[in-house]
Amino acid sequence: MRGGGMSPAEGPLANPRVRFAPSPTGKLHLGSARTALFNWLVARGSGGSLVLRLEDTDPERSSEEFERDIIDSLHWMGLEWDEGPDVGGAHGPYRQSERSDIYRENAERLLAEGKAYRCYCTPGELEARRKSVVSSGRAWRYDRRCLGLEAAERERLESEGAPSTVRFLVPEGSVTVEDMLRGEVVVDAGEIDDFIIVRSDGSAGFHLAVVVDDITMEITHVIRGDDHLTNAVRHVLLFGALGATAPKFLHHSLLMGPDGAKLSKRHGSTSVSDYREKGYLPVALTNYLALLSWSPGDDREIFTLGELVSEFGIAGVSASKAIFDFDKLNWLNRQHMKKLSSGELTDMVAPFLEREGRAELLALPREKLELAVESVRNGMETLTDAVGPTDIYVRPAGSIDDKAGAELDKSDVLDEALGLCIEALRSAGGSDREAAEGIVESLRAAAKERGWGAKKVLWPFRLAVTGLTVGPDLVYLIMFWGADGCAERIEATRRTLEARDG
RNA sequence: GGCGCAUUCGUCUAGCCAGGUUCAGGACGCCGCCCUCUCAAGGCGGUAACACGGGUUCAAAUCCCGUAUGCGCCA
Repeated sequence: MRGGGMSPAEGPLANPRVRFAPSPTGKLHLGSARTALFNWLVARGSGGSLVLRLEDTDPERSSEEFERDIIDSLHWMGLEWDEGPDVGGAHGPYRQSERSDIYRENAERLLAEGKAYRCYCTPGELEARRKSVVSSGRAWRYDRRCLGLEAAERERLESEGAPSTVRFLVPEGSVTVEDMLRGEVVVDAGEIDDFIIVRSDGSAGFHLAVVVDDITMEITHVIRGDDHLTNAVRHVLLFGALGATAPKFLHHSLLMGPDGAKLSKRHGSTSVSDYREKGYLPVALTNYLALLSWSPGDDREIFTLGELVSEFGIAGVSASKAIFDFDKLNWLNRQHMKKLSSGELTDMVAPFLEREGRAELLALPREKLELAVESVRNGMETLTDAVGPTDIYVRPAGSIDDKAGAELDKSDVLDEALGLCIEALRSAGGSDREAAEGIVESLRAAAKERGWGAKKVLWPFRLAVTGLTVGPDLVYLIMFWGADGCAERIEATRRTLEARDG
């Protein structure tokens, strides 16, 4: 591990309760997915619990559609939780929109104990005062004008129905955030102004809601993005004011785009569901997300979700930023696809064939379909990559594309070469691997006998059987169509050529 | 602007906490070679980094201080 948090207290966590708290204001973002993964790994790796909490206090931007996407995406990744809006639990409700009473009670308690106060300053007044302070070259912090309000003045404002917010009275002294990654982060409370904990419409502010939720949900470890590190200072203050012990924190680094800026839409696809649709394996995505900012300490890089659970540890987490590298994700996806059997791969590819309207392929007998998919697998980076290349198997016999036609014309021994191919195919027959390999070998031998390179025969073979210049290994072509089928296709190509020439 | 966090190859990182075994290891990418019926895959090899400046020490990527840069939060 690098950085300032060189030696924070380590050791296994004892039955931690952690939470993942997304706002359903968009599809599950890769950065959020990484946070969810970290929380899940910590919970599953130490016998703890994971709580899913939806921070849906912004009705304008929150939607059920996004809530659905978040839950579906998490499930797709293989993550589940012990408590949440969909599964219930003893600490609910798990939607912030359903918890306003709890926030109100806590705000009133802080008010009653003098740890918070009502503020009647309007946004316009605040802005004017802020401007004048800033223009005089000083740092603006709320000036506590309403803290010293006379009782009579307050009553007048109340009776006039003046809208008010509730501000937290930040105490003097220094505040310490215990971060498992960065060590102790100490900040002078004087740097923090009396932040708003209840908005003028009566709804809870972000800080109050988070802290009240974390207390009532008995969260022991808060694992979230670095962007909340300075917010944690406010949270520690609030935990104290509410008579609770602050949880341990872990603020992991943020996910950046290739240009170093926070990963966003302009870098391309940023939601988990986008990657799902592009044909990435969930295990590759979780593996990659874990690898950004985490290392097992040795050279291993390929991990299944289960392996991550047993290997993951806070000690292996890095504190510095992580740039999302699409190339490496692609590579990892390839590595995980390699581990799949033909059957498993075919099962995963099938939905994409369906989505792209490849009915003819899907109508193939299962073993043919598997063979088709197997034959193109090493050219695949994602599941969708099976779609185009497998079309070769439903091309009508005798059709020749321009490039293939030009290549056939280049051969000075075309007729003889194709004759050899047909002869070898007809005499050998069969369609299993052994037969197919035998045919290819015999053609190599035949070429050699004539003092030719193998290419003189095998290249026309490919061109004539498929009508294309690129495609799977010849052995697969023979296995798919069978030796006789290939012979027929070559004959069909010959007829096409004759018709064309004349 | 104030405060906070971060800083090892282009990218992700190992090494740093317990300074010497490292003119810094792995992976992706890129380049080359091999293999080869095509495209790939695969094998082999190569490219490339301790942000900068001080200090401590016999010795610093590793400890301390400062600067710079990036990012974040508050406004």
